[in-house]
Amino acid sequence: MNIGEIARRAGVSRSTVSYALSGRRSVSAETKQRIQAVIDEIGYRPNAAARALKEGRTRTLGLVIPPASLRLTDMQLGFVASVVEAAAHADLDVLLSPSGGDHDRSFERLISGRRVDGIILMEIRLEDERVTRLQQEALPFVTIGHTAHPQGTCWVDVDYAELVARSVHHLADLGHRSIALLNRSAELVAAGYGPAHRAQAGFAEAVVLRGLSGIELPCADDPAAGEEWFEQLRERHPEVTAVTTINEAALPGLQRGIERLNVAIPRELSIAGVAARHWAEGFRPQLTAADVPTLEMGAHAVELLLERIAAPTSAPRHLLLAPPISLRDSTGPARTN
Amino acid sequence: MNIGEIARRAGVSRSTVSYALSGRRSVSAETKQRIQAVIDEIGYRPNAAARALKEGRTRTLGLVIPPASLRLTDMQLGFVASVVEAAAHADLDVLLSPSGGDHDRSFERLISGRRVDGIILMEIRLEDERVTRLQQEALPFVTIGHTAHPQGTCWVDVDYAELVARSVHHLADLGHRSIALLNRSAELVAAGYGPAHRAQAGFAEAVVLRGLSGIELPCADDPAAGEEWFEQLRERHPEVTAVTTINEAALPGLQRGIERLNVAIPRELSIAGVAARHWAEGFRPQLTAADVPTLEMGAHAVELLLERIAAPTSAPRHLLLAPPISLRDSTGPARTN
DNA sequence: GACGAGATTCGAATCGGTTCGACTACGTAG
DNA sequence: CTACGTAGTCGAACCGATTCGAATCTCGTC
Repeated sequence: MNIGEIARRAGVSRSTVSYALSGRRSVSAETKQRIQAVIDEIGYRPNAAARALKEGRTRTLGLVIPPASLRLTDMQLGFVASVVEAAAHADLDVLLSPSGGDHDRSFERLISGRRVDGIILMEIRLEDERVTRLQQEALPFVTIGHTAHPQGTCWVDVDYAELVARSVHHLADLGHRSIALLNRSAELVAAGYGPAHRAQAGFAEAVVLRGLSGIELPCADDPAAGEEWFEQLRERHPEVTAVTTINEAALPGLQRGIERLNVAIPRELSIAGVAARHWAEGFRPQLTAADVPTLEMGAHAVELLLERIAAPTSAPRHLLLAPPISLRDSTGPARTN
Repeated sequence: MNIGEIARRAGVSRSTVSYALSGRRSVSAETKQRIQAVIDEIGYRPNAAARALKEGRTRTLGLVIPPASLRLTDMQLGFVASVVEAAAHADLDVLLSPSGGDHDRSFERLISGRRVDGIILMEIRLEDERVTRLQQEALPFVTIGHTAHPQGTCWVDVDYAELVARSVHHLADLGHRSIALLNRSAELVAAGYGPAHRAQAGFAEAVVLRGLSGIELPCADDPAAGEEWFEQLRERHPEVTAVTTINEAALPGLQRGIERLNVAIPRELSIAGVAARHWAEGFRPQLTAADVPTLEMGAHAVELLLERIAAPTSAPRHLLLAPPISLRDSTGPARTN
């Protein structure tokens, strides 16, 4: 079942088999055919480890995901799926590594054991020591999300600041004067999670620019928290006529809260946000939102990584995506008290 | 950065370094310490490909997931996460392979390139050619779910037939005489998807046993379909006083339908089911359901696979899990018209 | 004082591929 | 007719680890 066996059965040397397969040197049509026949018969495929050892590359990408204990969000899942698919399309395999703790054996194995040709990092923090680690190891990598100082790194991200700002402008255009931001959890904000911070910043800036009154309230990433968040909002800030959200996981709870308190959307309250299309369309009424293109992002990340692997010293590229806001049914003119 | 370099700097031979690391032969304390110092200084870790080549094992498991294009359900995601975590715990890496379509280059690479020591297969069909393929390749594997003829294979599964039957009995005990089964999608049933078939079978048997009137209606795996399903149920089968479901993804839609038609749970209608705890507790009122232990299942699958790798010829074991039904707030006595 | 056991170390072979240099045969240009 | 380029093939070296056999040295024992 190894290349020597193929060579023996085809009556040629091992190198000839190798050349017949790779095409790096010419092999006579007759010989090539004989070799192919033997291969088809036995169902031979070159041993990946041996090839990796000699070639110095593994044809494998590493994907660093948040640890399983934390529930992955729908969006994160979308990334994983799209990265795996894009990699498969380029005939590459994907090695998963849960990480997020500090000194991950799995993460270390991946990089210093040379198990992968490059790495895609998810869930980047504003300050992230894994990025530093990868830079010193000189292993090509791309991050989904970016650090506070992303110069010199490759990354793909959603421009949360811009998207939240746009949704604020959209709401302001509709006459809303008092808007609430349903942000991600307080823990994430405290841990320096980029999207939460940038949403905050974009919100604050747009609110000031339009002379609005804006309040920002974090909310844990789950339905129950979303429901509670909404109750508190209605109780403490009855003047708010519009909500903008980046917290997908809280949406079902928000929905429940709305129904329980019998608030009419968008007549009494408008809602805009940033969410995967899947979530936006699942909301009732359908959510006016910037649709996060998770599938494309994974594909872009793989594309950037392949570039980087091919030319490790090239100028690092990045992509900051700001998909347009899809107008659906959850936003309308502000109620005129 | 290879073992030769370590040996040179420590002034010993390469084999001594290897023995110092593996402990398979004794090495003097002094030498061991010197070698360790060099290793710590350079941050050396053995090259995974070289080790795999020589040892004949890769310390990697393959996880075959449904293709990314199909959205993974929350439960499937739970498996992936738990498998990765359990593998990491055993110092193993996990290679992902999307499969299920026909053009599975990725799947073939995995098995005939000897990239993994064993494979975990998700989303098994009653007749599944991948199982056959793995058997002929003599590669250890464990399936999550089982085929129609699971003799001789290792698997972990949820006993849908039993769980659905139990929920029917529970509802019958509460006086319900007319029960509907909210099954998975018609496509899955047609494609020979085990859980859907077994739920059907368990339902039918229990209904007959208790002399009930039971109707089984498939439903696509998404919220919108769940909502529509509920409307049709109320319209066409107003006599139904209880629903049992195995379709997690339809739950949010079911919830919306219930609220829209203003049906009181459990006063007017009882609902029981099989669902991850996360979903059951997210339902309003909280769902009486058998909690599918996704995290444990992944761990069990890895455990079985490791056994199988260690002793490929041992008698294949399997686990059929039937977690107890957690009584929550969605079931109550049948309404007495 | 020789001998066997065990500790410690080294050199060489091996895993299964890829690739370089060399060799043969055959045309073709000069 | 000679020189040379090229297609086709082979043998050997190499990638970076593990592991076997053998060599050396140190003791304790008879």
